Amino acid sequence: MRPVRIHDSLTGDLLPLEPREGNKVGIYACGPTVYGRIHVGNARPFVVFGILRRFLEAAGYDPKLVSNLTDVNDKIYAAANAAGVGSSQLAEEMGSLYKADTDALGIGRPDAEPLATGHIDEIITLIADLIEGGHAYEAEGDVYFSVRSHPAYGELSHRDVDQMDQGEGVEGASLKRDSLDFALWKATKEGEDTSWDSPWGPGRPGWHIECSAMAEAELGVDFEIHGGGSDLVFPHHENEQAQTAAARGKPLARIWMHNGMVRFGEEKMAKSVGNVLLLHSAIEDHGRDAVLIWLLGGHYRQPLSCTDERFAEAKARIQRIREVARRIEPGASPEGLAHYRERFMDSLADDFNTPAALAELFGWVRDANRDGGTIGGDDLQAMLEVLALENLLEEPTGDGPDSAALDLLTERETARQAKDWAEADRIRDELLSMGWTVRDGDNGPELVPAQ
RNA sequence: GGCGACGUGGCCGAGUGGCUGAGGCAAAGGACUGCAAAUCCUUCCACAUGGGUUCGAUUCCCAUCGUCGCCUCCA
Repeated sequence: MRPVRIHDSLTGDLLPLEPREGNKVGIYACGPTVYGRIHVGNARPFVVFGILRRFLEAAGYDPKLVSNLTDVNDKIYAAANAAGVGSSQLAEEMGSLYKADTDALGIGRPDAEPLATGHIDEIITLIADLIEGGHAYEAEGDVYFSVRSHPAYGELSHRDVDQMDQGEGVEGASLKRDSLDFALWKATKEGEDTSWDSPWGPGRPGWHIECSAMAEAELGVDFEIHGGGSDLVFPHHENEQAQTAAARGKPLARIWMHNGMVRFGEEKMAKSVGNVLLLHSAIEDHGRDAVLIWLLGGHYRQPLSCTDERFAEAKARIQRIREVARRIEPGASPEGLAHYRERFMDSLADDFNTPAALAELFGWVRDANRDGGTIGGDDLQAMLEVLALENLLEEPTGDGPDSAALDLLTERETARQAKDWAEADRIRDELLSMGWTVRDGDNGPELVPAQ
């Protein structure tokens, strides 16, 4: 196993990845609430943790990536009511679209994708344990977590409980004993068409407790990496951490890993702001390769801008890899290039530095081009596989040149031999209008799809 | 207001207490080519501002300015 360090939001330090058992690494990455189609900002954690999983595998670990779907909460009720459909029906539809949209990224699926509604029993048990331990209380069918019963509260998001805004909303008398408390279980209210029986009456789980319960069910507690967007640090992850620590006496996870936000213009991309680029649109417009390399082109903790310029650049980078792929043959790569592959892995092992890893990959490409001729592709293949871009080495899909194009190419060669440059160039233009660029190499002319 | 992050060459984006300066995109020049394309080489050589620590700071500390995130649902 290659030593790996990852930045931990709780301590603020780079922490070594230390599996509880053998080489097993449990990763829980918060997935979406399924009430609409996801945008490229939502896709970032899917890609970050999906590629992290691939890297850990290549580094000798045995990762298990768990990414939940929140399929019951206020947003879903609101969206379903607005659309005039049942909330569970909407959640199911959007869950399917989420899977289709992320499938199109082509990086594989998480090892487990639990549904909140599939873990109601575990959630109820966890809440009951919290009540029994004095960390939660029931109030008219709701159950709340008692923040002040857990002194460590605030440790993850580095907030002082006593400095937290005490201003309570004015809408009605709260059932909370303390305004800091948050809901674990919510009694069924008007307009909610799904509910589950519980010791506290019919209702449904709060958002934060879902993740604590599902993570524990899939990975146990004190697992290796808990991830998600940086906007989840507070209150979502703070609450998860508090719930599990209070109920189990152990931290939920060893490393808290948070990705930065995707920005659209100068703002965070968010449905609530309305400045979103939907993932499926981005893939349709720019191709999954470009979307992927764009997402990997910045360090996961930094904000990432979403603009046409960035996608154009991403496409150019993809094209550069496609070009070198023409000269790749299966088999071992030259010894002299091995250090790029090694440093590629080192970069990822050092807080998952994908831009630095890409720099090594492109260093390999440059050197490979410099040598000329064909070159063994093992190194490049290995690096691209980690990034889920190994498809770039494959023959381009789609039809090759048809016989008309090949005939023109032959005609052009004849003209060239006769030094009839005007005719040769005319044919080249004609081929271009048919979608083919002519390249005259040492081994004769070649037709490649025009860009 | 509180907490946190960031400000690097035309653009994007890593990184490091000194031997100066990843990688990509773009541009210009050169090589190759009949001319191109692709590729290679070269050039354009930066670290927000002001202090401080240091033999030495872009890298550490403080302040200022600017930007962003969280503090409410949020990937």
